[in-house]
Amino acid sequence: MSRTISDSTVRRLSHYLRALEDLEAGGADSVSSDQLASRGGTTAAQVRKDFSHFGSFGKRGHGYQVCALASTLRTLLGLDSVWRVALVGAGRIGAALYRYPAFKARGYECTAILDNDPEKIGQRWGDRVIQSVTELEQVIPDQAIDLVIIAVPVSAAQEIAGRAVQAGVRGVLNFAPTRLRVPSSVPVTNVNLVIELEALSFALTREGGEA
Amino acid sequence: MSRTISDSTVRRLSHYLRALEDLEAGGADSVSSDQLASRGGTTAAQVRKDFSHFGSFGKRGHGYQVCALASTLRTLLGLDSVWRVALVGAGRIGAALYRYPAFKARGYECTAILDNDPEKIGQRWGDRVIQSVTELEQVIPDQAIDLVIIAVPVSAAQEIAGRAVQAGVRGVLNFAPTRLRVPSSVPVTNVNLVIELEALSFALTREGGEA
DNA sequence: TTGTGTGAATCCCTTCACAGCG
DNA sequence: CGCTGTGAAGGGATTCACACAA
Repeated sequence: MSRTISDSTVRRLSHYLRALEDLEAGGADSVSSDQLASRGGTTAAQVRKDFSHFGSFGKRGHGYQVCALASTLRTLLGLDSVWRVALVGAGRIGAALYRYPAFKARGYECTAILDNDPEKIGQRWGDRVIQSVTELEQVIPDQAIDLVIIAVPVSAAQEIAGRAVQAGVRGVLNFAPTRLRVPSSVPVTNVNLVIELEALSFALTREGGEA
Repeated sequence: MSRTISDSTVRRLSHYLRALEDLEAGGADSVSSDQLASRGGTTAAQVRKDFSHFGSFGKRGHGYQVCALASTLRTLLGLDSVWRVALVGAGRIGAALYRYPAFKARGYECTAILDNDPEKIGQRWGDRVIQSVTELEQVIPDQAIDLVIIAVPVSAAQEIAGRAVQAGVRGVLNFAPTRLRVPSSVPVTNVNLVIELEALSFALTREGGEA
């Protein structure tokens, strides 16, 4: 039970869970670290090491019980509980996220949508009404919001993050291409679409130059 | 001039570039590794080490010329050239990406949109018409597409990736939550929204359990 | 004096190799 | 046997510390 788990380990756990759910759907009963590795794009040793941080879940000579391991991973990843989410920013990215079916399936429930555009406030998305972002401080405690998704322009992102944390939010998923300053006790995950594309063009540029 | 540059280094270069562009807009002339570090969320030593992989761009005692360094980074990241992009999947995520202003600003030009939904084919997004995904093999060579953005469901993603690579695409930005199998010469960048959220709920679950 | 560029030291993650259990 | 769990080894990436140039 080590204290610190690296980010890459957590990401791999997510991959393993997805692979296990596929196997479950396919009716598989048990699975070896080798099989999980090939599905998850890693090595058998890595799979076993990843699990070893949390306990021992396999049977020597027989691998892992698909169903039990999936359940264990869901617990580790915090997918047993329902996470209450507020979406700030009802633009195109916000819209795409709000309807993303995988979110609800994994236990993330978006119970509030906020924006600062008077044209959008009052609009209806499904059965939910877009509220003014000025209500952030009421919404977060009232609805017991755990996570906030920031899908606003860079110029507004830091202010929203600060206010959300102040109001009691426990984690932030940030789509604005900027680094947010929040207390270290509040985890922030950044999704920066520009950086992902730049990583690609960097790779292509180099490969061309070195070939 | 080392051969292999790590992914994290590339990501940091993107951050530095963004910081430099801010400084440029603010009229700053030169900048120290210290200043860049605090804006980029890293350390001064890291900044200097990152640059040292590519050459030496600073003046001892005076830091870096903002404008010249920004230009150098743009070249390194391949932002001098225009990258031609095809978007496959005209759902909500595709729509959000297509209108994402930062893409065009960075030299990524989306010249084709493809989908398999008969209702969508023929629709107009701005001045562009959605084409059938069956035309993928014509579009990629005809329009000299460099990159393809995959924004389709998991069930279709691998097939699209394979066909796109076969047709001559050089890089893939994948939004489907699955690991694509492509030749190792074709760089793939994955954006997996579910994993990002799961990383958050993992962090929150642990912190609660250990506090 | 200031702040870069860089070998050396350190830390962390991955891989190896095998003991041990079913 | 087969395959897990894990200490030890190996490799990369970050950090340190300082010589050196402006």
